[in-house]
Amino acid sequence: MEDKKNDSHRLILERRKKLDILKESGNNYLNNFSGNISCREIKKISENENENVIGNDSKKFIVMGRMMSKRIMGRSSFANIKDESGSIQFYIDKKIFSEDQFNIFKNSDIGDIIYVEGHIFKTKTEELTIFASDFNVVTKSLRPLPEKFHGLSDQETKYRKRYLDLICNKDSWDTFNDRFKIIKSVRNYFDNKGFIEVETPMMQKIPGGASARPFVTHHNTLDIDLFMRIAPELYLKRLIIGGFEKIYEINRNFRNEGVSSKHNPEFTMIEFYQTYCNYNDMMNITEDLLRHVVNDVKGTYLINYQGQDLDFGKPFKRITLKDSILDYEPKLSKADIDDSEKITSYCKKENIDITGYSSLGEIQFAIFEKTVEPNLIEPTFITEYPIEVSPLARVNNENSLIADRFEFFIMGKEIANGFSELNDPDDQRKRFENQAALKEGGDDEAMYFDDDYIEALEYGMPPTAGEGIGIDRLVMILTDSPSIRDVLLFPLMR
RNA sequence: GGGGCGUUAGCUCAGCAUGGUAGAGCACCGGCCUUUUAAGCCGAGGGUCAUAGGUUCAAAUCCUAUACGCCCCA
Repeated sequence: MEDKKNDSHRLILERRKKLDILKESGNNYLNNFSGNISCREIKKISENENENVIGNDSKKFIVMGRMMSKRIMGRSSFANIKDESGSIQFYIDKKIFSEDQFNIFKNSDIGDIIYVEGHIFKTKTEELTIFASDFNVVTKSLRPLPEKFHGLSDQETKYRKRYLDLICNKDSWDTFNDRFKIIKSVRNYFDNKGFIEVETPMMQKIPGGASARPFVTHHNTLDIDLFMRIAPELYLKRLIIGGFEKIYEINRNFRNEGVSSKHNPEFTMIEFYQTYCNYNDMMNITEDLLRHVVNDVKGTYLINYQGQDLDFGKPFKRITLKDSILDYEPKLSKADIDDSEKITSYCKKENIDITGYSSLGEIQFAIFEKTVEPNLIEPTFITEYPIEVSPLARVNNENSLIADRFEFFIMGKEIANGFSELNDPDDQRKRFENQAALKEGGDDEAMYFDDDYIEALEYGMPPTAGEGIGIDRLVMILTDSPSIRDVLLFPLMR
């Protein structure tokens, strides 16, 4: 840390000297300038012939932004200014500047926040350029930016100093721009369908709604431990009991688990619930929603992710969990899958870890995760999940071993999970008891028993279906990002 | 948890197999330059080679450990 400061000392000192010069003339950290147009708007206006701005020195513009390049050639100088909308070149003619004015430009550095005033012209090479009649440095940049051509490419620095990544790398800028467009598009979709956006607690006394290890925190004056939520699910369903019929929440969840290119301890999910619906309706909504978002943000249904073409225009595949295993594992027959001896020995042979799993459903799910999940490339719904791995989902009417539930995959990544909600309080109580027993047995991802939630269910929850969609993973797919860290502005770093 | 790769100037990277006084481009500083755009030309400065040990007459380079990161596997 100390060394790093010394290394750049010389470059920083150089810039500090220039800041001192600005200060002497009263020009330090100015706050009385503002622009009257963006770089993009200048280009747009210039294309409109009726505006007659090119070469018209009576039409002056003021642009504020960061200086990104500088080319001094004796009397003539060119430089670029960048704002949120884009960048534009400006030209400075030493002869029309006073000596003081020109010195300010000469002493300016790439990275400085500047003010440029002037009219528009085109250079020999037809580049739209501001002919500067005035220039000032409003905020001195004391540290040199990464190199202009290669930019910032060190992954670690990109994640730790995202502001530099955003300044230097257009791709990163576009990715985050897309991220926020995607979230807005998702919101619009649900708002337009009459859903209400709600908020539920981030800090919970009993963490619920998912199988995961929570983070623990502490409230000082109450002197109680609280958990950061792993899911909002149980609170959202309390709201359904309270009378809301269509709700959604887009917010952060926190799971105390490993960090990888698919996992960050805090991540963003949307959960949505609609009464008098079942899991089939949720699949239809998912398909419609994703088609809407993809087209809204990308302007097409065809996406390429890491070299793989994905078509969101086609109907999404729907297949049961057992059938998917048969599809991808020729070594297992239909009869084998329901034969606990046969699949147990299969798991041993294939190195699938099933320690602690006692039920057929858990083992089937483990096989699915290992042999099928990575192969689900095109958007695919998997249905008919074992009841044992679905403690909050309604049991199927025809088959008490499976839940009215689905998960949704793209490129081998789990994107969404939805089901008809379990609204039978007695059944839910049994499921919680099973989970609590697993927890006793050492499964620290098993759910806590939530008595208060059972009580809420006892007042009667209308038949409801709900779903959660992992926003970060969806953004990864739509922005062609290989790592979740590429779609989180500030991913967790050690 | 296991394996592989990486860490050299502010940034992007060479140098390391075969040990012998630390390199380039950009940026920065000085000079020249009236339409440049990775501007150009001339000159100058800039380094605890991630950290700590070890081997050696001699280590950026070989060995060991640690830290941080990236990828793959569980």
